[in-house]
Amino acid sequence: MSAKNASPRAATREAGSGRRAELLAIAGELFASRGFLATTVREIADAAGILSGSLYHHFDSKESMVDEILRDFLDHQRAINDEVLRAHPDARTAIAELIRQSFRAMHRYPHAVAIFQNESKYLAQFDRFEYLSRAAAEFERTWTRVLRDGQRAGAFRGDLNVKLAYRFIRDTVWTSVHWYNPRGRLTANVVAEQYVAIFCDGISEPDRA
Amino acid sequence: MSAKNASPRAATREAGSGRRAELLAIAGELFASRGFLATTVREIADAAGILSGSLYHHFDSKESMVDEILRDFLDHQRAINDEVLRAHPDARTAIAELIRQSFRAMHRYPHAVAIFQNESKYLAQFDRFEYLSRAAAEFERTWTRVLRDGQRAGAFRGDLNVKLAYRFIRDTVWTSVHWYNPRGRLTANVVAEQYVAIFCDGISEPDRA
DNA sequence: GTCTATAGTGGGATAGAC
DNA sequence: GTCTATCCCACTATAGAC
Repeated sequence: MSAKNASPRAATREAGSGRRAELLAIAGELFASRGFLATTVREIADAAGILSGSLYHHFDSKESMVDEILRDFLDHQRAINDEVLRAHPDARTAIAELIRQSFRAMHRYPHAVAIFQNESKYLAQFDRFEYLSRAAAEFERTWTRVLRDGQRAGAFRGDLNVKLAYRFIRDTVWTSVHWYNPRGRLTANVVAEQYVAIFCDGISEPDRA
Repeated sequence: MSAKNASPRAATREAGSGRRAELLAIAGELFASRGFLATTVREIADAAGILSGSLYHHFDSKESMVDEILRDFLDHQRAINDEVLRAHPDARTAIAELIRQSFRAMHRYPHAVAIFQNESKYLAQFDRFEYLSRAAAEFERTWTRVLRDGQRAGAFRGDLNVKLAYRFIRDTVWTSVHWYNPRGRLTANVVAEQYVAIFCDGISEPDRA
């Protein structure tokens, strides 16, 4: 249990440095843009400037690559969510902050978020990816708890179907990874603020009634 | 050009009857639930109770199957959208009706809608599926036109970013195909009404300010 | 319209040299 | 840590009998 025995994987998680992390970044981009099944190990190797066989010095399999990419993202996001709940007892600001942090995640883990969206259903059929369903369920518990708290406190409409509202927000926020460009003119903060505004007050002109 | 020469495909489009349509329904369900690439022609044949070679008596290729499934849905939805615009000059009711009709589409073409969502990006790389991008662009024009009209007429907030609002609505509505169950307790109409309410007036308690 | 049989291709993964 | 060479398998698609 000395420092010497720290696995290469743990080291990668901390610093994101080294060849292993480079290869994961390359693989992640391909998995996200072309899909996990459509991406071949030969393509990953080509993009890295090596031959496909050499990849197996670093990873057991193609599945191991996507596994590590997803775990890194999910570990991070779980921690962030817990922190938001601790720091924001008020439901309305908590929801707004969860949305902002979701866009920050797309900024930091754009490929992992896309892979999580696109491939969870396929991957979840394998035992080693059971944790994907568990993570999704945990996210749902976090968001719906905040929505229900806000409803009790009178911040959100009493006639709201909480589960439906959760799906509504989740689908809108997380799906934007398909078009959201972290390097584009719309910053994560701008999009997040617009989305918070629509969620809370709708698209109608307030003077209307 | 006599009736005798009507292609089997044209006939299928009209009535949805015959062996060809049965096979397409089976393939569509598999493509939607497991993904296009993850579904093998052998699985389709198994589900149909025949051998994989026999499928090629009906279809050129796996791609031809998904092509026909998608075209049927897109042709239908295009016609519906045009009709909504003609029947509803008022922007607010037009948006509400577009949303309702989207849920009806998920009711009628659940598999085609899912395939369109999940596989467009992959399929669009092939020339024969160029029409998928064109259809997506046409949907965008339809929805943003209504949003802009509503903004000019004072129904929607002037500070709304129309393109962002469109993506917001599109992502929310069409992504719900992943969890929406046409035979479940939530009917298309109930979900559509809740969504229209959130879009227009938000989740906040109105008495608040 | 379906079956038998199989061609042809490209995929993930491995063993051992360097 | 990468390369050479290659195995083995599953897949799409085809040809021709029934």
